[in-house]
Amino acid sequence: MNEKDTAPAAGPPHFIRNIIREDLKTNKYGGRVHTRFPPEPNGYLHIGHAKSICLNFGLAEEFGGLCNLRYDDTNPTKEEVEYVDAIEADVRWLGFDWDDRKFYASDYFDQLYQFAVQLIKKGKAYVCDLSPDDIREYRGTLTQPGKNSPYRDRSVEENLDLFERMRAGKFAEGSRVLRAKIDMAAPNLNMRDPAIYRVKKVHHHRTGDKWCIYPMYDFAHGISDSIEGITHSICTLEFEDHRPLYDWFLDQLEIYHPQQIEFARLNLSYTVLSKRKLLQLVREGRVSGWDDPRMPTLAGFRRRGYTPEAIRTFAEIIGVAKRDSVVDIALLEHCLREDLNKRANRVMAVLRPLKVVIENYPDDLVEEMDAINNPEDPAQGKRKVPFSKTIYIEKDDFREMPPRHYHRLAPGQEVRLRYAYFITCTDVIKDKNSGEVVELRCTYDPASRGGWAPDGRKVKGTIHWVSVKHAVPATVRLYDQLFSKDDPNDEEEGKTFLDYLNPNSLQELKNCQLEASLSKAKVGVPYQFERLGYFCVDSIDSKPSDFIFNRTVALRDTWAKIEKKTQD
RNA sequence: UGGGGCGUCGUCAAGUGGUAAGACACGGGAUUUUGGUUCCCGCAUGCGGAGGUUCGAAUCCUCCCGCCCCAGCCA
Repeated sequence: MNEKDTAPAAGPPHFIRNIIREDLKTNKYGGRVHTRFPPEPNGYLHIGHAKSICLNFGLAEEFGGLCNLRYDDTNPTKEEVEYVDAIEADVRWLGFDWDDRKFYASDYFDQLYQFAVQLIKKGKAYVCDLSPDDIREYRGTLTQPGKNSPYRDRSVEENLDLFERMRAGKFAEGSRVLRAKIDMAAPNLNMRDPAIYRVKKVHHHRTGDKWCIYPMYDFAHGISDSIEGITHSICTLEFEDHRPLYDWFLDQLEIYHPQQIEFARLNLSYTVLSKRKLLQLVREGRVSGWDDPRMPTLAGFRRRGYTPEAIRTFAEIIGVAKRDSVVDIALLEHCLREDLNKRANRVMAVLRPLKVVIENYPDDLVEEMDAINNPEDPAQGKRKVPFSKTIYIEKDDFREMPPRHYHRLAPGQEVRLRYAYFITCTDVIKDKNSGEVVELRCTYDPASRGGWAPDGRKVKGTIHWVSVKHAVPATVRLYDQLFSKDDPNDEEEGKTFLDYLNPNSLQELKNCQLEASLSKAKVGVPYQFERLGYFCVDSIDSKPSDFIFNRTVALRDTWAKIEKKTQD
């Protein structure tokens, strides 16, 4: 028995793990496990890709195998280097490494060309002069068989000559394609003489102007897998119909044959995960860019403050199966909170400040209160938080007319200021014109320092605060779902997904006041603003003179839920 | 109406003939100087439906129903 057999299962069983275990048992690939993650560099990676990345790299890791990064760059009209760079940064950020195994389908253009020649020589491919419209016409329909192209029976010599001239740029785009000669009556449309090379007189981001013909996905992908010695070629469900073609090319060419396995792509509630739609959001300026914190892209999640660990946990927990499904975004948020709860240090910040003057507190006294950095991690120690006569509290932590079960501040009510004192509200000052509460007058109990009453009396609520003269001002961006409909892909009559954009997905609060220690806040470090949520410094817009924080995710708010329920 | 897939709790998802895991969500309770965290408890006599085989069926058979994908010289 070797190590692989005794190693504990890294995760719950799913059909692909089962297939690999079985293949290992029967020694199908000599004990190898070799996968690949094959993005097309035509957009940024999103959470759906993360599922695939975690699957492919994760499986390789789990079974002591390898996973290649391979760009499927066979269509230069859509692909750009910007995307190549972004993809690498994202995969690395997730914590995976391809070592020296970064490949491009374009690395294989010469070999691919030779394989096409081989197919022609075998009488299994031909150059077709039909126009795109005619090809569609000849293909038939779902229920009717297609008919053979009049060019289907050209001689091998003529095909070789024509294909060579295609490569040499002698023909216009759309005038000729190389097609596989399979079966125009096949019930699977993919087998009705699919195109394998087309003329595109465009510059390729890697091969420059060397080529003016480019291979199609179906031809390039399987051969690339074969060249790289891939064992399990994992892709999404829509390629299931392409598997016979994948197999056909490899069988005809008589080369090493990996197995293609399909799984259901990820769908997330309240979001869209199609490159086309995400690109549209970016191009039309509906969001600030691919890395807008509301985007489901890895770049967006990263900027928002998500951790790679949370995303990897999520990818594991959602499972892998073949049925279409929509995962509740709440599950992703759960994985996030679970991770952040362990690693984020606590800090106090007031988002919507309400000034409170503690009338019986000495005018110029400043006390340093002891605060615990992270109750989940004692190693993080303690810090000092300055306290003084005038502080800010959260507007929402005061109600002139407190509803039932409201534990916070109200006229005549006593609450605890976290790590500080018990205070009682004695007076409410309002704006003469608007009637809005602008300031509170309170008294404190000097005996309750640190938040403990020597007489043992209890106080219902504990609220956070920031000393006015020590406060660090900041802008805080609160995010909500980009779409207000649970399935924005379900476009009703006459509407598009854009009609479901949530107008309140971004709320910017300008006058926030942070605890003094936050003046040293760094990009990339998660903070929990106590009682509010997890926040991080915005990596793009924040400046020392103008602090900008993003709310990564709010804390669970049981009170909000109760209050909402009693209102309904 | 051709072909390929898929239907197990509100949402994901195990289960592969021996009598429905787990997670999220939801509801209840305990602890708590975050209405956070943590901890208990509850949550499918039922596996798309109807028949059948069997001592026994989510698992096998038959028929039916529903959903997704495919007619790019996209991937």
